[in-house]
Amino acid sequence: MGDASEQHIKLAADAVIFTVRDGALMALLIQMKKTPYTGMWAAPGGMIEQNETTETAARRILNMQTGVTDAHLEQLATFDDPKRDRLGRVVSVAYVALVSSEHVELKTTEKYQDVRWWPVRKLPALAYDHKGILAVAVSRLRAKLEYTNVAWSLLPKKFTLSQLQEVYEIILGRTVDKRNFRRKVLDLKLVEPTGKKSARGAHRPAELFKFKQRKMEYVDVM
Amino acid sequence: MGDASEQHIKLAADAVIFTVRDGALMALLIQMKKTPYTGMWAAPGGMIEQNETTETAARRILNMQTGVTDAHLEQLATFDDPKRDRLGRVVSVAYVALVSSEHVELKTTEKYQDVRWWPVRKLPALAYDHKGILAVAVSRLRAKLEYTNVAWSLLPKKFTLSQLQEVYEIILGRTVDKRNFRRKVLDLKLVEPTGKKSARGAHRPAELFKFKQRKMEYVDVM
DNA sequence: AATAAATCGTGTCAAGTTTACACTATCCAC
DNA sequence: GTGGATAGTGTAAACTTGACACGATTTATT
Repeated sequence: MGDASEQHIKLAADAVIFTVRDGALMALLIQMKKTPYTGMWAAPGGMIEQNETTETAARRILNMQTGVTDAHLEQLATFDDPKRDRLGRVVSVAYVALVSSEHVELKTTEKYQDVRWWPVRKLPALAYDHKGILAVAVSRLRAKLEYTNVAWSLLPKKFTLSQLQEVYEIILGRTVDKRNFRRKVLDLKLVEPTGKKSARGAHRPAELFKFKQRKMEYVDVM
Repeated sequence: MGDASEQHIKLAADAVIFTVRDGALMALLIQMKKTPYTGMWAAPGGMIEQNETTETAARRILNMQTGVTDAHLEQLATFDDPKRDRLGRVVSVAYVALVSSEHVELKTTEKYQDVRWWPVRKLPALAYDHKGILAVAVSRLRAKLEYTNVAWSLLPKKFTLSQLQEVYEIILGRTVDKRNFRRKVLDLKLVEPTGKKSARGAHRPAELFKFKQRKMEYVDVM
């Protein structure tokens, strides 16, 4: 691989940032200013800088939009249809980031008209091929929830088992039996009690748990 | 995504081509002529051509090396460490191809010193970051064998259940119970009998089966 | 102080799935 | 027709999954 006719390709990174909030799986989208996409929504992204990897660029974008620095971030896929950007050949390496909806402060910049969480079941019209990218990202997230422990990245450090169950129900799009769910999660030793209680609302307080591992592992959850 | 300081990035595709042969999982590697990698081995790859997608490039490379046109091919991941190629910034989108060892004719070209199947457990020294790419490819293949029907792509159209079992044993690196394996594969309705017999060697001939689907599906095989 | 409203936390049984395990059948070579 | 090689087949025990309901604890209301 070395010779090559001149290529006029630019390399970008896009970040599909997910959270769970208000009972729905949400993706962070920005509303664009630039023509020819003015007013359309898209996953945040940008060209990579000199000597920067796409992963570093994705982290930079994530941090710029949310202030989050330590989220779970993984490469999703690379999208390289020559016509995906009307302005020229831009190849995008897409990443998926999972953040806890607590502690996220959406940051609007000069660059965009608006920044918002959108429920993935009711997305607006998207620029580029981002509809496809989002679709791939959602199905990857669903799959990973079933066979890994990534759910920790969508929750605060301490959480109740009901909150964890809710994350699963929302993303998988089906209800889950409470007793079976708790048995599974506890038997797998994914989580451990912190000894503290939640105490929110006029009802019995729930025990707060934390994940033993805040690093992704392959585990047959569901 | 539109403005951007000048990037000097070239885009390449690499193909990790697997087959099962002589009782081992094998990867097709080429031996390089070009400095500074002369004599080293690598997965075949190349720069993408004008208006070509990386997937098309991967198919072109696969066909060039093996003559195969209809193999299972899927995107693996993108490798973009700025130092992965000593000669400049080359970002590579890696693909995994699975071929049946029958009907493959290795084609050596001017471009390379040699082309060979190498057992993945005894790889030679590899150029670039291809050691890492191969490692990711092998683990992806192992995972996919367990939860999809991709095994068809490693076998000829007609095969015996023992051959299918051998593919699983070789790739997963463990033995599998014959009766349980056959029950699983038949219950899942992955394969159906063709009515023909194999008749090779001094022993009872085996029934030949074919896959119902020669398209990847998610199925809990093992 | 009693009651209502809300969510937490817990066990069992049946059904289904997975694992372990061994012998007869069929073909070819001699 | 005997020996060597691989094909093909069933069952029982262990384990996992799925279905299912009610008392416990807290706060707000009266």
